[in-house]
Amino acid sequence: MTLTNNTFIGEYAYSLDSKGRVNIPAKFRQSLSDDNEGTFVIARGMDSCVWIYPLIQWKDIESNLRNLSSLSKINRTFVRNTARYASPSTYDKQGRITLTPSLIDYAGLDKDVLIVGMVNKIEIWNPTRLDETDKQNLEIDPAAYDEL
Amino acid sequence: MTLTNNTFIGEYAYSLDSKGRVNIPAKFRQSLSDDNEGTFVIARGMDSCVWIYPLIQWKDIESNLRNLSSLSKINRTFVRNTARYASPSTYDKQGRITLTPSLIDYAGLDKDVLIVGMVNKIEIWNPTRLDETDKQNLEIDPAAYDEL
DNA sequence: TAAGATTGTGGGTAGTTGTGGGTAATTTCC
DNA sequence: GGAAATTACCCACAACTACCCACAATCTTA
Repeated sequence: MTLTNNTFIGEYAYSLDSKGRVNIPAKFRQSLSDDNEGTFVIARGMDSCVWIYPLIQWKDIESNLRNLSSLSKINRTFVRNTARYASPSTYDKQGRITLTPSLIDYAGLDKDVLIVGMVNKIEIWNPTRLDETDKQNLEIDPAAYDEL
Repeated sequence: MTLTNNTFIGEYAYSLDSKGRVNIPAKFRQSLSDDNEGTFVIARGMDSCVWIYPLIQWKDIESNLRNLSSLSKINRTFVRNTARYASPSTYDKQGRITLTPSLIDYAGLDKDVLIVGMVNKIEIWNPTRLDETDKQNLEIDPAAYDEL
Protein backbone atom coordinates (compact mmCIF):
# COMPACT_ATOMS: atom_id res chain seq x y z
CA MET A 1 0.00 0.00 0.00
CA THR A 2 1.18 3.49 -0.79
CA LEU A 3 1.23 6.57 1.34
CA THR A 4 2.08 9.88 -0.20
CA ASN A 5 4.18 9.86 -3.36
CA ASN A 6 7.93 10.00 -2.95
CA THR A 7 7.74 9.43 0.76
CA PHE A 8 9.87 6.86 2.49
CA ILE A 9 9.59 5.49 6.00
CA GLY A 10 10.70 2.31 7.69
CA GLU A 11 13.92 0.39 8.07
CA TYR A 12 15.14 -2.56 6.02
CA ALA A 13 18.09 -4.92 6.39
CA TYR A 14 19.27 -5.67 2.86
CA SER A 15 22.52 -6.75 1.33
CA LEU A 16 25.03 -5.22 -1.00
CA ASP A 17 26.22 -7.75 -3.58
CA SER A 18 29.63 -8.21 -5.11
CA LYS A 19 28.71 -5.88 -7.96
CA GLY A 20 27.81 -2.99 -5.65
CA ARG A 21 24.09 -3.35 -6.11
CA VAL A 22 21.47 -2.78 -3.39
CA ASN A 23 17.81 -3.41 -3.67
CA ILE A 24 15.48 -0.50 -3.14
CA PRO A 25 12.67 -1.81 -0.92
CA ALA A 26 9.54 -2.54 -2.94
CA LYS A 27 7.50 -0.16 -0.82
CA PHE A 28 9.86 2.65 -1.67
CA ARG A 29 9.71 1.93 -5.38
CA GLN A 30 5.93 1.86 -5.27
CA SER A 31 5.90 5.25 -3.63
CA LEU A 32 8.02 6.73 -6.43
CA SER A 33 5.94 8.85 -8.80
CA ASP A 34 6.23 8.18 -12.53
CA ASP A 35 8.02 11.42 -13.34
CA ASN A 36 11.11 10.06 -11.61
CA GLU A 37 11.48 7.52 -14.41
CA GLY A 38 12.77 4.93 -11.96
CA THR A 39 15.79 7.06 -11.25
CA PHE A 40 17.44 8.09 -8.03
CA VAL A 41 20.38 10.35 -7.37
CA ILE A 42 22.87 8.92 -4.93
CA ALA A 43 25.11 11.24 -2.94
CA ARG A 44 27.25 11.53 0.16
CA GLY A 45 25.20 11.93 3.27
CA MET A 46 26.14 14.45 5.94
CA ASP A 47 26.50 11.59 8.38
CA SER A 48 28.64 8.70 7.23
CA CYS A 49 26.01 7.14 5.03
CA VAL A 50 24.73 7.30 1.48
CA TRP A 51 21.81 9.55 0.61
CA ILE A 52 19.41 8.59 -2.11
CA TYR A 53 17.01 11.13 -3.57
CA PRO A 54 14.20 10.57 -6.03
CA LEU A 55 15.19 12.34 -9.23
CA ILE A 56 12.63 15.14 -8.97
CA GLN A 57 13.54 15.79 -5.36
CA TRP A 58 17.13 16.12 -6.42
CA LYS A 59 16.19 18.63 -9.08
CA ASP A 60 14.72 20.78 -6.32
CA ILE A 61 17.93 20.60 -4.38
CA GLU A 62 19.88 21.42 -7.47
CA SER A 63 17.93 24.58 -8.05
CA ASN A 64 18.36 25.53 -4.40
CA LEU A 65 22.07 25.05 -4.70
CA ARG A 66 22.11 27.24 -7.76
CA ASN A 67 20.59 30.06 -5.76
CA LEU A 68 22.90 29.78 -2.78
CA SER A 69 25.35 32.59 -2.51
CA SER A 70 28.95 31.46 -2.84
CA LEU A 71 30.07 34.15 -0.46
CA SER A 72 29.41 31.99 2.57
CA LYS A 73 32.00 29.37 3.28
CA ILE A 74 29.39 27.01 4.66
CA ASN A 75 27.44 27.30 1.45
CA ARG A 76 30.44 26.61 -0.71
CA THR A 77 31.36 23.58 1.34
CA PHE A 78 27.85 22.30 1.27
CA VAL A 79 27.47 22.72 -2.48
CA ARG A 80 30.79 21.10 -3.13
CA ASN A 81 30.23 18.09 -0.90
CA THR A 82 26.75 17.56 -2.21
CA ALA A 83 27.34 18.00 -5.91
CA ARG A 84 30.78 16.47 -6.15
CA TYR A 85 29.88 12.91 -5.28
CA ALA A 86 26.36 12.81 -6.64
CA SER A 87 25.38 10.59 -9.53
CA PRO A 88 22.12 9.34 -11.00
CA SER A 89 21.23 5.67 -10.94
CA THR A 90 18.26 3.92 -12.51
CA TYR A 91 17.12 0.69 -10.93
CA ASP A 92 17.20 -2.57 -12.89
CA LYS A 93 14.41 -5.07 -13.48
CA GLN A 94 14.92 -6.48 -9.99
CA GLY A 95 14.67 -3.05 -8.40
CA ARG A 96 18.37 -2.58 -7.59
CA ILE A 97 20.58 0.44 -8.01
CA THR A 98 24.35 0.36 -8.32
CA LEU A 99 26.46 2.34 -5.88
CA THR A 100 29.79 3.80 -6.88
CA PRO A 101 32.89 2.37 -5.16
CA SER A 102 33.64 5.84 -3.84
CA LEU A 103 30.32 6.01 -1.99
CA ILE A 104 30.59 2.45 -0.72
CA ASP A 105 33.95 3.37 0.70
CA TYR A 106 32.75 6.66 2.19
CA ALA A 107 29.89 4.98 4.04
CA GLY A 108 32.05 2.00 4.98
CA LEU A 109 29.49 -0.37 3.51
CA ASP A 110 29.92 -4.09 3.78
CA LYS A 111 27.68 -6.94 2.73
CA ASP A 112 24.95 -6.17 5.25
CA VAL A 113 23.42 -2.74 4.92
CA LEU A 114 20.55 -0.92 6.58
CA ILE A 115 18.16 1.07 4.44
CA VAL A 116 16.38 3.83 6.30
CA GLY A 117 13.43 5.88 5.08
CA MET A 118 13.94 9.57 5.88
CA VAL A 119 10.60 10.80 4.54
CA ASN A 120 11.89 12.70 1.52
CA LYS A 121 15.05 10.72 0.97
CA ILE A 122 16.62 7.35 1.72
CA GLU A 123 19.75 6.54 3.69
CA ILE A 124 22.00 3.53 3.37
CA TRP A 125 24.08 2.66 6.41
CA ASN A 126 26.61 0.22 7.64
CA PRO A 127 24.58 -1.09 10.62
CA THR A 128 27.54 -0.82 12.97
CA ARG A 129 28.14 2.80 12.10
CA LEU A 130 24.51 3.68 12.60
CA ASP A 131 24.61 2.13 16.05
CA GLU A 132 27.64 4.20 16.94
CA THR A 133 26.05 7.35 15.58
CA ASP A 134 22.92 6.61 17.60
CA LYS A 135 24.91 6.32 20.78
CA GLN A 136 26.70 9.58 20.16
CA ASN A 137 23.38 11.29 19.63
CA LEU A 138 21.76 10.03 22.80
CA GLU A 139 22.83 13.12 24.71
CA ILE A 140 21.37 15.73 22.42
CA ASP A 141 18.13 14.03 21.61
CA PRO A 142 15.93 14.86 24.60
CA ALA A 143 16.37 18.57 23.99
CA ALA A 144 15.42 18.13 20.36
CA TYR A 145 12.31 16.20 21.16
CA ASP A 146 11.05 19.03 23.29
CA GLU A 147 10.85 21.44 20.40
CA LEU A 148 8.45 19.05 18.68
CA MET B 1 -21.99 2.99 18.09
CA THR B 2 -19.39 5.59 17.27
CA LEU B 3 -18.07 8.54 19.20
CA THR B 4 -16.05 11.11 17.35
CA ASN B 5 -14.14 9.95 14.28
CA ASN B 6 -10.61 8.67 14.77
CA THR B 7 -10.99 8.57 18.51
CA PHE B 8 -10.02 5.51 20.49
CA ILE B 9 -10.81 4.68 24.08
CA GLY B 10 -10.96 1.51 26.11
CA GLU B 11 -8.72 -1.49 26.68
CA TYR B 12 -8.78 -4.86 24.93
CA ALA B 13 -6.94 -8.14 25.52
CA TYR B 14 -6.15 -9.60 22.10
CA SER B 15 -3.57 -11.97 20.75
CA LEU B 16 -0.65 -11.71 18.38
CA ASP B 17 -0.49 -14.69 16.01
CA SER B 18 2.52 -16.50 14.61
CA LYS B 19 2.59 -14.23 11.58
CA GLY B 20 2.80 -11.05 13.64
CA ARG B 21 -0.80 -10.03 13.12
CA VAL B 22 -3.03 -8.32 15.71
CA ASN B 23 -6.66 -7.54 15.39
CA ILE B 24 -7.71 -3.93 15.65
CA PRO B 25 -10.81 -3.87 17.89
CA ALA B 26 -13.97 -3.52 15.82
CA LYS B 27 -14.94 -0.36 17.68
CA PHE B 28 -11.67 1.26 16.71
CA ARG B 29 -12.11 0.34 13.08
CA GLN B 30 -15.62 1.74 13.07
CA SER B 31 -14.33 5.00 14.44
CA LEU B 32 -11.81 5.31 11.61
CA SER B 33 -12.92 7.85 9.01
CA ASP B 34 -12.96 6.78 5.36
CA ASP B 35 -10.06 8.98 4.29
CA ASN B 36 -7.74 6.69 6.23
CA GLU B 37 -8.37 3.97 3.67
CA GLY B 38 -8.29 1.32 6.37
CA THR B 39 -4.66 2.12 7.02
CA PHE B 40 -2.68 2.74 10.17
CA VAL B 41 0.94 3.66 10.67
CA ILE B 42 2.72 1.67 13.33
CA ALA B 43 5.70 3.16 15.13
CA ARG B 44 7.82 2.94 18.25
CA GLY B 45 6.16 4.39 21.29
CA MET B 46 8.06 6.50 23.77
CA ASP B 47 7.38 3.89 26.43
CA SER B 48 8.18 0.34 25.47
CA CYS B 49 5.07 -0.21 23.43
CA VAL B 50 3.87 0.12 19.86
CA TRP B 51 2.04 3.24 18.73
CA ILE B 52 -0.60 3.04 16.06
CA TYR B 53 -1.72 6.18 14.27
CA PRO B 54 -4.59 6.54 11.84
CA LEU B 55 -3.06 7.32 8.45
CA ILE B 56 -4.21 10.93 8.27
CA GLN B 57 -2.86 11.59 11.75
CA TRP B 58 0.52 10.27 10.64
CA LYS B 59 0.48 12.40 7.51
CA ASP B 60 0.47 15.45 9.76
CA ILE B 61 3.56 14.19 11.54
CA GLU B 62 5.13 13.34 8.22
CA SER B 63 4.68 16.80 6.78
CA ASN B 64 6.28 18.28 9.86
CA LEU B 65 9.26 15.99 9.40
CA ARG B 66 9.44 16.87 5.74
CA ASN B 67 9.91 20.52 6.53
CA LEU B 68 12.84 20.01 8.87
CA SER B 69 16.09 21.02 7.23
CA SER B 70 18.69 18.28 6.92
CA LEU B 71 21.48 20.75 7.52
CA SER B 72 20.99 20.43 11.25
CA LYS B 73 22.29 17.29 12.83
CA ILE B 74 19.61 17.33 15.49
CA ASN B 75 16.95 17.43 12.85
CA ARG B 76 18.47 14.54 10.96
CA THR B 77 18.63 12.45 14.08
CA PHE B 78 15.08 13.29 14.96
CA VAL B 79 13.71 12.49 11.53
CA ARG B 80 15.68 9.27 11.41
CA ASN B 81 14.56 8.04 14.79
CA THR B 82 10.96 8.82 14.02
CA ALA B 83 10.69 7.59 10.44
CA ARG B 84 12.95 4.63 10.85
CA TYR B 85 10.63 2.55 12.95
CA ALA B 86 7.41 3.60 11.29
CA SER B 87 5.58 1.65 8.64
CA PRO B 88 2.12 1.71 7.12
CA SER B 89 -0.18 -1.25 7.56
CA THR B 90 -3.60 -1.75 6.04
CA TYR B 91 -5.88 -4.13 7.85
CA ASP B 92 -6.98 -7.30 6.11
CA LYS B 93 -10.47 -8.66 5.61
CA GLN B 94 -10.47 -9.88 9.20
CA GLY B 95 -9.47 -6.48 10.54
CA ARG B 96 -5.86 -7.32 11.42
CA ILE B 97 -2.69 -5.37 10.85
CA THR B 98 0.77 -6.89 10.62
CA LEU B 99 3.49 -5.69 12.98
CA THR B 100 7.13 -5.71 11.94
CA PRO B 101 9.47 -8.09 13.82
CA SER B 102 11.49 -5.08 14.88
CA LEU B 103 8.53 -3.49 16.66
CA ILE B 104 7.41 -6.77 18.21
CA ASP B 105 10.88 -7.10 19.63
CA TYR B 106 11.04 -3.50 20.81
CA ALA B 107 7.78 -3.76 22.73
CA GLY B 108 8.62 -7.25 23.97
CA LEU B 109 5.33 -8.57 22.64
CA ASP B 110 4.29 -12.13 23.20
CA LYS B 111 1.13 -13.99 22.31
CA ASP B 112 -1.10 -12.02 24.68
CA VAL B 113 -1.18 -8.31 24.07
CA LEU B 114 -3.11 -5.40 25.50
CA ILE B 115 -4.59 -2.84 23.14
CA VAL B 116 -5.17 0.55 24.72
CA GLY B 117 -7.11 3.46 23.26
CA MET B 118 -5.17 6.70 23.72
CA VAL B 119 -7.80 9.01 22.25
CA ASN B 120 -5.96 10.01 19.08
CA LYS B 121 -3.77 6.93 18.77
CA ILE B 122 -3.62 3.32 19.91
CA GLU B 123 -1.01 1.55 22.01
CA ILE B 124 -0.12 -2.12 22.01
CA TRP B 125 1.51 -3.47 25.16
CA ASN B 126 2.92 -6.57 26.62
CA PRO B 127 0.58 -6.73 29.67
CA THR B 128 3.46 -7.42 32.05
CA ARG B 129 5.40 -4.41 30.88
CA LEU B 130 2.42 -2.14 31.22
CA ASP B 131 2.00 -3.27 34.83
CA GLU B 132 5.62 -2.51 35.57
CA THR B 133 5.43 0.86 33.89
CA ASP B 134 2.33 1.70 35.85
CA LYS B 135 4.03 0.89 39.14
CA GLN B 136 7.06 2.97 38.29
CA ASN B 137 4.87 5.92 37.45
CA LEU B 138 2.84 5.82 40.65
CA GLU B 139 5.43 7.79 42.53
CA ILE B 140 5.93 10.63 40.10
CA ASP B 141 2.43 10.96 38.79
CA PRO B 142 0.60 12.91 41.51
CA ALA B 143 2.91 15.87 41.11
CA ALA B 144 2.62 15.76 37.36
CA TYR B 145 -1.15 15.72 37.48
CA ASP B 146 -1.11 19.01 39.30
CA GLU B 147 0.35 20.88 36.36
CA LEU B 148 -2.55 19.77 34.21
C1' DT C 1 -34.60 -18.52 23.43
C1' DA C 2 -33.25 -19.50 18.93
C1' DA C 3 -31.44 -17.95 14.57
C1' DG C 4 -28.52 -14.94 12.37
C1' DA C 5 -24.85 -11.73 12.14
C1' DT C 6 -20.49 -10.12 13.77
C1' DT C 7 -15.94 -10.66 15.65
C1' DG C 8 -11.54 -12.85 16.90
C1' DT C 9 -8.22 -16.55 15.58
C1' DG C 10 -5.85 -19.97 12.77
C1' DG C 11 -3.92 -21.68 8.60
C1' DG C 12 -3.21 -22.59 3.26
C1' DT C 13 -1.84 -20.78 -1.28
C1' DA C 14 -0.43 -18.02 -5.05
C1' DG C 15 1.98 -14.07 -6.24
C1' DT C 16 5.64 -10.89 -5.04
C1' DT C 17 10.21 -9.68 -3.51
C1' DG C 18 15.18 -10.18 -2.44
C1' DT C 19 19.44 -12.33 -3.92
C1' DG C 20 22.82 -14.61 -6.73
C1' DG C 21 24.88 -15.40 -10.91
C1' DG C 22 25.47 -15.65 -16.29
C1' DT C 23 26.09 -13.40 -20.76
C1' DA C 24 26.50 -9.85 -24.01
C1' DA C 25 27.49 -5.02 -24.85
C1' DT C 26 30.31 -1.16 -23.66
C1' DT C 27 34.18 1.21 -22.02
C1' DT C 28 39.02 1.70 -20.74
C1' DC C 29 43.77 1.21 -21.31
C1' DC C 30 47.98 -0.31 -23.35
C1' DG D 1 43.05 -1.72 -32.71
C1' DG D 2 42.64 -5.41 -29.58
C1' DA D 3 42.52 -7.33 -24.88
C1' DA D 4 40.94 -6.75 -20.31
C1' DA D 5 37.88 -4.92 -17.31
C1' DT D 6 33.62 -2.90 -16.36
C1' DT D 7 28.82 -2.22 -16.94
C1' DA D 8 24.04 -3.26 -18.28
C1' DC D 9 20.59 -6.58 -19.02
C1' DC D 10 18.50 -11.06 -18.31
C1' DC D 11 17.12 -15.38 -15.97
C1' DA D 12 16.41 -18.48 -11.90
C1' DC D 13 15.27 -19.69 -7.30
C1' DA D 14 14.12 -19.38 -2.36
C1' DA D 15 11.86 -16.84 1.12
C1' DC D 16 8.40 -14.09 2.33
C1' DT D 17 3.94 -11.60 2.18
C1' DA D 18 -0.78 -10.54 1.03
C1' DC D 19 -4.92 -12.48 0.20
C1' DC D 20 -8.35 -15.86 0.85
C1' DC D 21 -11.19 -19.25 3.31
C1' DA D 22 -12.74 -21.71 7.54
C1' DC D 23 -14.39 -22.04 12.15
C1' DA D 24 -15.61 -21.00 16.92
C1' DA D 25 -17.08 -17.69 20.26
C1' DT D 26 -19.75 -13.74 21.14
C1' DC D 27 -23.26 -10.44 20.45
C1' DT D 28 -27.81 -8.93 18.29
C1' DT D 29 -32.36 -9.27 17.14
C1' DA D 30 -36.76 -11.06 16.45
